[in-house]
Amino acid sequence: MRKITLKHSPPAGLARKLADDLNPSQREAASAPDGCNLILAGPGSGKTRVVTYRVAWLIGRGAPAESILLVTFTRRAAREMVERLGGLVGARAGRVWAGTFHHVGNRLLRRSARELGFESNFTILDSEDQKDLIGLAMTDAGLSSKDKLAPKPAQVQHVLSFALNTRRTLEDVIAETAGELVAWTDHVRHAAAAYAARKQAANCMDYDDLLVLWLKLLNEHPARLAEQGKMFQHVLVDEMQDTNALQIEIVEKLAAAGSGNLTAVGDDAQSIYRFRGANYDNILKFPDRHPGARTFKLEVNYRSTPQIVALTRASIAHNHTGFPKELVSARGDGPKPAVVATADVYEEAALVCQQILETRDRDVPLAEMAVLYRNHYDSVVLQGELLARGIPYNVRSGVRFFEQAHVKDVLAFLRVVLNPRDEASWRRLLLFLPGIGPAKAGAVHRLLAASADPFKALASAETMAAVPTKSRGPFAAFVNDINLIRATDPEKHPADAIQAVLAGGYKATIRQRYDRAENRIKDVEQFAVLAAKYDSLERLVGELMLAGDLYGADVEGGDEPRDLLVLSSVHQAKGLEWSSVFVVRLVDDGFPNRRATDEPGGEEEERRIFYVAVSRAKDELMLTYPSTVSRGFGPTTFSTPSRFLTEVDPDLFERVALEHEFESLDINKE
DNA sequence: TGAAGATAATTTTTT
DNA sequence: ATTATCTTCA
Repeated sequence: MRKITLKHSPPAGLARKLADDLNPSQREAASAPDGCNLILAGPGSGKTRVVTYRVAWLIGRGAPAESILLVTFTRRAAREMVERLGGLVGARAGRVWAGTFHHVGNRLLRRSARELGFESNFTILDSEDQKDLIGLAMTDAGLSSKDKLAPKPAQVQHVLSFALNTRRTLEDVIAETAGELVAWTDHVRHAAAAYAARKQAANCMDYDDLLVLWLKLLNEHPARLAEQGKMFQHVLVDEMQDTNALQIEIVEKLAAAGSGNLTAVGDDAQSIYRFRGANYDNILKFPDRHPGARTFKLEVNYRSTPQIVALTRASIAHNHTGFPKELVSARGDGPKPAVVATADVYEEAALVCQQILETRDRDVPLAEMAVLYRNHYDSVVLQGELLARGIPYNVRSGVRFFEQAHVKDVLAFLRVVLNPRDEASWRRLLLFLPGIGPAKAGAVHRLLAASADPFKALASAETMAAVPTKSRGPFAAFVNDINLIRATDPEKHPADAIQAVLAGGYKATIRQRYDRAENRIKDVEQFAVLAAKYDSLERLVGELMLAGDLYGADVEGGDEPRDLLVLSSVHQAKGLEWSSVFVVRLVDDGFPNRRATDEPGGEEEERRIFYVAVSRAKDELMLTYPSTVSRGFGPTTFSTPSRFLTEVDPDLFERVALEHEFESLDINKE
């Protein structure tokens, strides 16, 4: 038989970029041969660049883009890498499977939901929905919420999730992390079973399910394992230090079932998600688990000045675990990190604001500055001061966009339309109606769940009979609203569906139940604008539930991007960099966090968080702490400067003393 | 019995 | 500022 060979040429200019844009150790890592590879990348060492170029290199060698699985830690990181990849390989970049574990799990599970007892239109529960359903499941399992000694839903939620993510037994986890629950272990196990049953009945998955069920699919359905192994010829995992037992089992299983190509990238010193089950050993022991794995180290820091790098090195040297590294700055000298003590949190806020304004006067845009803190509430005083001074900012911690009550309400409307079995969402909506509380909402939902066509059941006389007389008018209006939303062809036009929600009774609900009602209505309108970019409601809702890095101001309206100061928890700042960084509230018990230092290994974890914080700065770094702190309603007490400041050589800092100057008050002027 | 309103208590980090 | 808990009312 005659043969014709189709020739494929690598993307234009790729070879040159691979040669020119990378330093020798980056190039070696990016072009590592097949098999298992570990890339240890210190902060600012061009990790994102190496990962993107490695993917480009694989494509350049002939791997189809869709055969590459690139698991990142946040959606933002995935977007950034795909965008940069686009510059190297063009449109092919979009075909790479890039996303978080949860995203990829979500996409894959949609195809195989049936095999796991779910429908493909399952909805995703956020942790608040999860907590509500666990509360109901606990009642199913005979754990009365009236019993004061009984565990609380939040606690049960935590142990269940932690056990799943660490692949340990419930007994183990309870014994180790929640001693007070030991006597309740059997009850908790029953509640877990009841919770699983409720999720299945409601056709809902929680965050953990997206991983647990993915792994279950691989373990119990050999055809799927073979299929996915073949599908993903190259598996790359970014931020390996923050993966947990469940996640690493998934990728190792995939790689083993396929071609065995697994590249792990990360920095053990930046492992900061232990509370979520992340296991530091996944990166530390990678070479042991994969004999023959090659290890690459990227130790040149292109981000920060030598003065900032010196501090990061000195700090992390107090940790006794981790790979030894020699981080070196490739940049010219800058100022030493400054340390300032203030009288209290208000003076700290004033200082930071004044410094920010002075830095802006030196032509540094606000968006090139960030204030980082350990705990979200450490930002509230500062926010007040920023507002008072008219400094625009974006907060990247605390309540996410889709977790705000009014956005969740709108999502509940959309989710109900998408998946009429979604119990959590029905309950949320029904509780808005006057005269309907938890009990009546449960009764109505039971009627819907029992019906083959929940929408028909909703409008039935039988359901109306379950509603108290005085609620019948509002209930009929609600049913009408739902029908109007359904009539917009919501699956294809999500924005229209949101407009339909606003056109119905929901606006009145906002005004009646929430403060700042008009702001919230604007938010919802903005949500509709965001939704207009989607041509599938299922995708919109799915992605939103997994958009952990989306905050209020990110959604804020469209003209041109505004120059905003960034306020962020250290955790949310991972992977980012700014010219000028302020780390505030550096007091013992705050940063390091008290609860963390009480646990074994907690101090080292907190020190890694500090390491992440200071290594975000490119040029200037200011570290501040208030000398007195008042805790909530408690008394004001003297605070101890963070051990992370006092344990390192003071020569690495510039100590700054605060002076006060009062502008003369001339009452004759003005 | 269940809903609604008033009062008191409490914050680690997040997919 | 939000959420659990207690009290009152239908």
